[in-house]
Amino acid sequence: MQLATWNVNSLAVRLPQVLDWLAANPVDVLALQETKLTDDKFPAAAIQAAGYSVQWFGQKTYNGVALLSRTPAEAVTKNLVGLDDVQARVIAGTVAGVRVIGAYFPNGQAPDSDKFVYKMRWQDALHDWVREELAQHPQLVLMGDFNVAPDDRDVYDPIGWMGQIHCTPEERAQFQRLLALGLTDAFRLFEQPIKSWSWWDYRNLAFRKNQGLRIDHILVSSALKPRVTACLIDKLPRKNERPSDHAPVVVTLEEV
DNA sequence: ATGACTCCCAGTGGGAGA
Repeated sequence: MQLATWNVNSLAVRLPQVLDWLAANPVDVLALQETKLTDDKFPAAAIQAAGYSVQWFGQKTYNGVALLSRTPAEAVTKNLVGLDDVQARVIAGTVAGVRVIGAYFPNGQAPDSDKFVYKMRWQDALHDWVREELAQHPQLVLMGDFNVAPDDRDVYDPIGWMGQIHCTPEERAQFQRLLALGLTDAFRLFEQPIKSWSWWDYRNLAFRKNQGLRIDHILVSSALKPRVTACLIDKLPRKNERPSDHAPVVVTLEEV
Protein backbone atom coordinates (compact mmCIF):
# COMPACT_ATOMS: atom_id res chain seq x y z
CA MET A 1 0.00 0.00 0.00
CA GLN A 2 1.33 3.42 -0.94
CA LEU A 3 0.17 6.75 0.42
CA ALA A 4 1.28 10.19 -0.71
CA THR A 5 0.83 13.84 0.13
CA TRP A 6 1.24 16.82 -2.18
CA ASN A 7 0.64 20.52 -1.77
CA VAL A 8 -0.37 21.43 -5.32
CA ASN A 9 -0.75 25.22 -4.92
CA SER A 10 -4.02 25.45 -6.86
CA LEU A 11 -5.64 22.32 -8.22
CA ALA A 12 -7.21 24.39 -10.99
CA VAL A 13 -3.72 25.00 -12.35
CA ARG A 14 -2.15 21.70 -11.35
CA LEU A 15 -4.87 19.13 -12.21
CA PRO A 16 -3.10 17.88 -15.37
CA GLN A 17 0.11 17.39 -13.42
CA VAL A 18 -1.71 15.53 -10.65
CA LEU A 19 -3.31 13.19 -13.18
CA ASP A 20 0.03 12.65 -14.95
CA TRP A 21 1.72 11.94 -11.65
CA LEU A 22 -0.96 9.44 -10.62
CA ALA A 23 -0.66 7.66 -13.96
CA ALA A 24 3.07 7.22 -13.33
CA ASN A 25 2.64 6.67 -9.57
CA PRO A 26 -0.61 4.78 -8.99
CA VAL A 27 -0.59 5.23 -5.21
CA ASP A 28 -3.50 3.92 -3.16
CA VAL A 29 -4.08 7.20 -1.36
CA LEU A 30 -3.15 10.78 -2.23
CA ALA A 31 -3.80 13.73 0.07
CA LEU A 32 -3.79 17.14 -1.59
CA GLN A 33 -3.39 20.54 0.01
CA GLU A 34 -3.97 24.09 -1.23
CA THR A 35 -6.58 23.10 -3.79
CA LYS A 36 -7.88 26.71 -3.56
CA LEU A 37 -11.28 25.67 -4.93
CA THR A 38 -14.78 25.97 -3.57
CA ASP A 39 -16.52 22.60 -3.41
CA ASP A 40 -18.73 23.32 -6.43
CA LYS A 41 -15.64 23.83 -8.60
CA PHE A 42 -13.78 20.69 -7.53
CA PRO A 43 -12.78 18.55 -10.56
CA ALA A 44 -14.20 15.31 -9.15
CA ALA A 45 -15.18 13.81 -12.52
CA ALA A 46 -11.66 14.02 -13.96
CA ILE A 47 -10.22 12.40 -10.84
CA GLN A 48 -12.84 9.65 -10.81
CA ALA A 49 -12.17 9.01 -14.49
CA ALA A 50 -8.56 8.35 -13.51
CA GLY A 51 -9.73 5.55 -11.25
CA TYR A 52 -9.87 7.31 -7.90
CA SER A 53 -12.57 7.87 -5.38
CA VAL A 54 -12.31 11.37 -3.95
CA GLN A 55 -13.44 13.47 -1.02
CA TRP A 56 -12.87 17.20 -0.90
CA PHE A 57 -13.25 20.20 1.33
CA GLY A 58 -12.36 23.63 0.05
CA GLN A 59 -12.85 27.35 0.01
CA LYS A 60 -12.14 30.26 -2.28
CA THR A 61 -8.57 31.47 -2.88
CA TYR A 62 -6.89 29.83 0.10
CA ASN A 63 -6.41 26.41 1.66
CA GLY A 64 -8.58 23.48 0.56
CA VAL A 65 -7.80 19.78 0.95
CA ALA A 66 -8.76 16.54 -0.78
CA LEU A 67 -8.37 12.81 -0.25
CA LEU A 68 -8.04 10.55 -3.27
CA SER A 69 -8.13 6.78 -2.87
CA ARG A 70 -8.37 3.66 -5.01
CA THR A 71 -11.12 2.33 -2.76
CA PRO A 72 -13.65 4.72 -1.26
CA ALA A 73 -12.74 6.32 2.04
CA GLU A 74 -15.10 5.59 4.91
CA ALA A 75 -16.07 7.68 7.93
CA VAL A 76 -14.92 10.88 6.25
CA THR A 77 -14.57 13.95 8.44
CA LYS A 78 -13.73 17.51 7.48
CA ASN A 79 -11.80 20.02 9.56
CA LEU A 80 -10.74 19.72 13.17
CA VAL A 81 -13.13 18.67 15.85
CA GLY A 82 -12.74 21.07 18.75
CA LEU A 83 -11.75 24.13 16.75
CA ASP A 84 -14.18 26.68 15.38
CA ASP A 85 -12.34 27.34 12.12
CA VAL A 86 -13.57 28.86 8.87
CA GLN A 87 -10.43 27.69 7.05
CA ALA A 88 -10.57 24.37 5.15
CA ARG A 89 -7.43 22.56 6.28
CA VAL A 90 -8.17 18.97 7.26
CA ILE A 91 -9.82 15.94 5.70
CA ALA A 92 -9.79 12.42 7.11
CA GLY A 93 -11.07 9.03 6.05
CA THR A 94 -10.50 5.33 6.59
CA VAL A 95 -9.00 3.45 3.65
CA ALA A 96 -8.22 -0.28 3.78
CA GLY A 97 -8.36 -0.20 7.56
CA VAL A 98 -5.96 2.74 7.84
CA ARG A 99 -7.14 6.04 9.27
CA VAL A 100 -5.73 8.70 6.96
CA ILE A 101 -5.60 12.36 7.98
CA GLY A 102 -4.61 14.89 5.34
CA ALA A 103 -3.72 18.29 6.78
CA TYR A 104 -2.66 21.71 5.62
CA PHE A 105 -1.09 23.39 8.62
CA PRO A 106 -1.29 27.19 8.85
CA ASN A 107 1.73 29.01 7.47
CA GLY A 108 2.09 31.37 10.40
CA GLN A 109 3.61 34.16 8.32
CA ALA A 110 5.89 35.56 11.05
CA PRO A 111 6.57 34.60 14.66
CA ASP A 112 5.24 37.94 15.96
CA SER A 113 2.03 37.89 13.90
CA ASP A 114 -1.58 37.06 14.69
CA LYS A 115 -1.26 34.25 12.16
CA PHE A 116 1.41 32.65 14.30
CA VAL A 117 -0.96 32.72 17.27
CA TYR A 118 -3.55 31.02 15.07
CA LYS A 119 -0.97 28.46 13.96
CA MET A 120 -0.26 27.54 17.58
CA ARG A 121 -3.95 27.30 18.48
CA TRP A 122 -4.60 25.22 15.40
CA GLN A 123 -1.80 22.84 16.26
CA ASP A 124 -3.07 22.52 19.82
CA ALA A 125 -6.46 21.50 18.45
CA LEU A 126 -4.89 19.11 15.94
CA HIS A 127 -2.82 17.47 18.66
CA ASP A 128 -5.82 16.85 20.89
CA TRP A 129 -7.94 15.58 18.03
CA VAL A 130 -5.24 13.25 16.69
CA ARG A 131 -4.88 11.80 20.18
CA GLU A 132 -8.59 10.91 20.11
CA GLU A 133 -8.37 9.53 16.59
CA LEU A 134 -5.41 7.35 17.58
CA ALA A 135 -7.36 5.91 20.48
CA GLN A 136 -10.05 4.80 18.02
CA HIS A 137 -7.80 3.95 15.09
CA PRO A 138 -4.41 2.50 16.07
CA GLN A 139 -3.48 2.25 12.41
CA LEU A 140 -3.18 5.91 11.51
CA VAL A 141 -1.30 8.12 9.08
CA LEU A 142 -1.09 11.90 9.52
CA MET A 143 0.32 13.53 6.41
CA GLY A 144 0.36 16.86 4.68
CA ASP A 145 2.02 20.23 4.52
CA PHE A 146 3.06 20.81 8.13
CA ASN A 147 4.75 24.14 7.45
CA VAL A 148 7.38 23.10 9.95
CA ALA A 149 10.99 22.09 9.31
CA PRO A 150 11.47 19.73 12.26
CA ASP A 151 15.25 19.89 12.41
CA ASP A 152 18.19 21.91 11.12
CA ARG A 153 18.96 19.15 8.62
CA ASP A 154 15.56 19.96 7.08
CA VAL A 155 16.70 23.50 6.22
CA TYR A 156 19.16 24.51 3.49
CA ASP A 157 20.43 27.45 5.55
CA PRO A 158 19.81 26.68 9.23
CA ILE A 159 21.67 29.77 10.45
CA GLY A 160 19.79 32.14 8.17
CA TRP A 161 16.45 30.51 9.02
CA MET A 162 17.08 30.32 12.76
CA GLY A 163 14.00 31.60 14.57
CA GLN A 164 12.22 32.33 11.28
CA ILE A 165 8.79 30.99 10.44
CA HIS A 166 8.82 27.15 10.02
CA CYS A 167 11.92 26.95 12.20
CA THR A 168 10.91 28.53 15.51
CA PRO A 169 11.35 26.53 18.72
CA GLU A 170 7.58 26.78 19.27
CA GLU A 171 6.75 25.15 15.93
CA ARG A 172 9.37 22.47 16.41
CA ALA A 173 8.06 21.75 19.89
CA GLN A 174 4.57 21.30 18.41
CA PHE A 175 5.99 18.81 15.93
CA GLN A 176 7.64 16.90 18.79
CA ARG A 177 4.34 16.89 20.69
CA LEU A 178 2.76 15.09 17.73
CA LEU A 179 5.56 12.53 17.75
CA ALA A 180 5.03 12.09 21.49
CA LEU A 181 1.53 10.79 20.72
CA GLY A 182 3.28 7.74 19.29
CA LEU A 183 3.78 8.95 15.72
CA THR A 184 6.96 8.52 13.69
CA ASP A 185 8.36 10.65 10.86
CA ALA A 186 8.41 7.97 8.15
CA PHE A 187 11.03 9.81 6.10
CA ARG A 188 13.57 9.53 8.90
CA LEU A 189 13.09 5.78 9.29
CA PHE A 190 15.50 5.46 6.38
CA GLU A 191 18.85 6.78 5.35
CA GLN A 192 18.13 9.73 3.08
CA PRO A 193 20.24 11.92 0.85
CA ILE A 194 21.50 15.02 2.67
CA LYS A 195 19.76 18.21 1.59
CA SER A 196 16.41 16.49 1.04
CA TRP A 197 13.66 19.09 0.71
CA SER A 198 9.96 18.99 -0.11
CA TRP A 199 9.58 22.71 -0.89
CA TRP A 200 11.68 25.20 -2.85
CA ASP A 201 10.87 28.90 -3.14
CA TYR A 202 9.73 29.94 -6.59
CA ARG A 203 12.13 32.87 -6.37
CA ASN A 204 15.84 33.15 -6.81
CA LEU A 205 16.35 29.90 -8.73
CA ALA A 206 15.92 28.07 -5.44
CA PHE A 207 15.13 24.70 -7.02
CA ARG A 208 18.09 24.84 -9.36
CA LYS A 209 20.33 25.69 -6.42
CA ASN A 210 18.57 23.09 -4.25
CA GLN A 211 17.73 25.65 -1.59
CA GLY A 212 14.66 24.36 0.17
CA LEU A 213 12.96 23.10 3.28
CA ARG A 214 11.48 19.76 4.28
CA ILE A 215 8.06 20.79 5.54
CA ASP A 216 5.79 18.11 4.03
CA HIS A 217 5.64 15.05 6.20
CA ILE A 218 4.10 11.61 6.66
CA LEU A 219 3.73 10.49 10.27
CA VAL A 220 2.78 6.89 11.00
CA SER A 221 1.39 5.39 14.18
CA SER A 222 3.34 2.80 16.17
CA ALA A 223 1.03 0.05 14.89
CA LEU A 224 1.89 0.95 11.30
CA LYS A 225 5.57 1.70 11.78
CA PRO A 226 6.72 -1.95 11.37
CA ARG A 227 5.01 -2.04 7.97
CA VAL A 228 6.85 0.95 6.50
CA THR A 229 9.31 -0.22 3.85
CA ALA A 230 10.12 3.08 2.12
CA CYS A 231 9.55 6.83 2.21
CA LEU A 232 10.77 9.25 -0.40
CA ILE A 233 10.30 12.70 -1.85
CA ASP A 234 9.60 12.75 -5.58
CA LYS A 235 11.40 15.80 -6.96
CA LEU A 236 10.41 15.05 -10.55
CA PRO A 237 7.18 17.11 -10.62
CA ARG A 238 9.13 20.16 -9.41
CA LYS A 239 10.95 20.07 -12.76
CA ASN A 240 7.71 20.44 -14.72
CA GLU A 241 6.57 23.54 -16.52
CA ARG A 242 4.51 25.58 -14.03
CA PRO A 243 5.29 23.32 -11.08
CA SER A 244 3.89 23.50 -7.60
CA ASP A 245 6.51 24.82 -5.22
CA HIS A 246 6.09 21.55 -3.24
CA ALA A 247 7.02 18.00 -4.21
CA PRO A 248 5.01 14.87 -3.34
CA VAL A 249 6.11 12.65 -0.45
CA VAL A 250 5.34 8.93 -0.72
CA VAL A 251 5.32 6.18 1.90
CA THR A 252 5.13 2.45 1.18
CA LEU A 253 3.51 0.03 3.64
CA GLU A 254 4.03 -3.68 3.51
CA GLU A 255 0.79 -5.57 2.90
CA VAL A 256 -0.44 -7.56 5.87
C1' DA B 1 17.91 43.48 0.61
C1' DT B 2 11.59 45.53 2.71
C1' DG B 3 13.64 41.81 -3.44
C1' DA B 4 13.33 37.79 -6.42
C1' DC B 5 7.98 33.95 -8.14
C1' DT B 6 3.28 32.23 -8.49
C1' DC B 7 -1.46 32.24 -7.47
C1' DC B 8 -5.67 34.60 -6.59
C1' DC B 9 -9.14 38.26 -6.78
C1' DA B 10 -9.38 42.02 -8.59
C1' DG B 11 -9.13 45.29 -11.96
C1' DT B 12 -4.04 47.95 -14.67
C1' DG B 13 -2.26 46.62 -7.80
C1' DG B 14 -1.84 43.91 -3.53
C1' DG B 15 -2.05 40.01 -0.20
C1' DA B 16 -0.45 35.50 0.84
C1' DG B 17 2.41 31.87 0.56
C1' DA B 18 7.02 29.84 2.80
